[in-house]
Amino acid sequence: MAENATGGESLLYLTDEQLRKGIEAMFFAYRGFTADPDRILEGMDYGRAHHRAIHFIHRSPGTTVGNLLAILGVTKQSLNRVLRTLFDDGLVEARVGRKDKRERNLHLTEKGRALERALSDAQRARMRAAYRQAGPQAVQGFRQVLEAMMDPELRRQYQGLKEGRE
Amino acid sequence: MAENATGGESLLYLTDEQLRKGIEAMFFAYRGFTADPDRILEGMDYGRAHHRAIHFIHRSPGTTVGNLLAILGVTKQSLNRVLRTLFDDGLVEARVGRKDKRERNLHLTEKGRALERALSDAQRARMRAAYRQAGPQAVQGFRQVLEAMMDPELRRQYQGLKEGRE
DNA sequence: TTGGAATGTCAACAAGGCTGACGTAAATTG
DNA sequence: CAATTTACGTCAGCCTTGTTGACATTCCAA
Repeated sequence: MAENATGGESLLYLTDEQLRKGIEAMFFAYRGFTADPDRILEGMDYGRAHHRAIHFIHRSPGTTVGNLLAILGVTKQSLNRVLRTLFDDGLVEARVGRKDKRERNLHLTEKGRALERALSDAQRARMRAAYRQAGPQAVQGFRQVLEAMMDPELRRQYQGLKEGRE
Repeated sequence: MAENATGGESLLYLTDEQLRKGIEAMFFAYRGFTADPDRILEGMDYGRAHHRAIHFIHRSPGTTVGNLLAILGVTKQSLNRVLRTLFDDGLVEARVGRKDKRERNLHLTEKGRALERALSDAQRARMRAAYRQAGPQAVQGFRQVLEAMMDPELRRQYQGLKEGRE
């Protein structure tokens, strides 16, 4: 692999070794990424699945079950089990769709918002520390690489949400 | 939050909104990150847990069970279930430790290496495409942010491995 | 009015985590 | 040398969160 001089810009960052480091970085970082919410959830009757549901309902209030299914990429049976406990515990409420009455528009209750806040405060705190430490340039690169790593359909989901409410 | 002029360098990248985007980027990107190996594994009797074991055994040939436990962060019962199937299927072999006979040194067999190659080729291909698309600057930032996001102990694991065999 | 869409639900199952308890061989230490 | 600790394996049982398949309800739309 003698590609050191491919025009001027080094391609050393594309070696298998560098890629392997990137892979392991993703692995270890994701553990950190989920660690704080996991700690909060443990003990309560909830898990990561509940966190995800709560996050995206908070993110797009009034979203439908079908929407959530598309974003989370699980079966409706699986999601339903989670949603049911959230209804029962009064964290989420479902209002019958105004336009299409088959749909349920999902909203967090005050209690749900409280938990959401606790979870996302913890997760953001870690993210903020990492961002601050790495600096704005690095953050931009971080986002670029992650975006390029997504499946095209997921990227659309992400970008659809991305400009949500700035 | 009127912090636009905090000395000159903008802190806009630390807003809750930007952090939320980073969080969702991690979520969606991780799905992409695991998608290709998952596809290969499905159908075989293996899952993501087997992939992780295979990856780190390949990464550090001769590593011990205890080492693997520390890196993967699971219980020995859980790891053992996975290792047992890998032994039985002849993908991994355990040699009694030369120095300390209580330890088992884990190695991939030829068959194990073949699967490892298939899995990591797929994962690296996606990583390579993302890296190439984002460029070396972005990759550097990507790695910086991920590293800052890890738990300190995990970061040590990562860095310990990082310079492994350059 | 009829087909398809959006949703809920029951049942059964699998992967992959977990805890607790126990066993065995080998190293270490008093 | 005896006692303890370490490294590992294993049995049993539990939980979360994913899956498939089947079926019911409600309601929109052609």
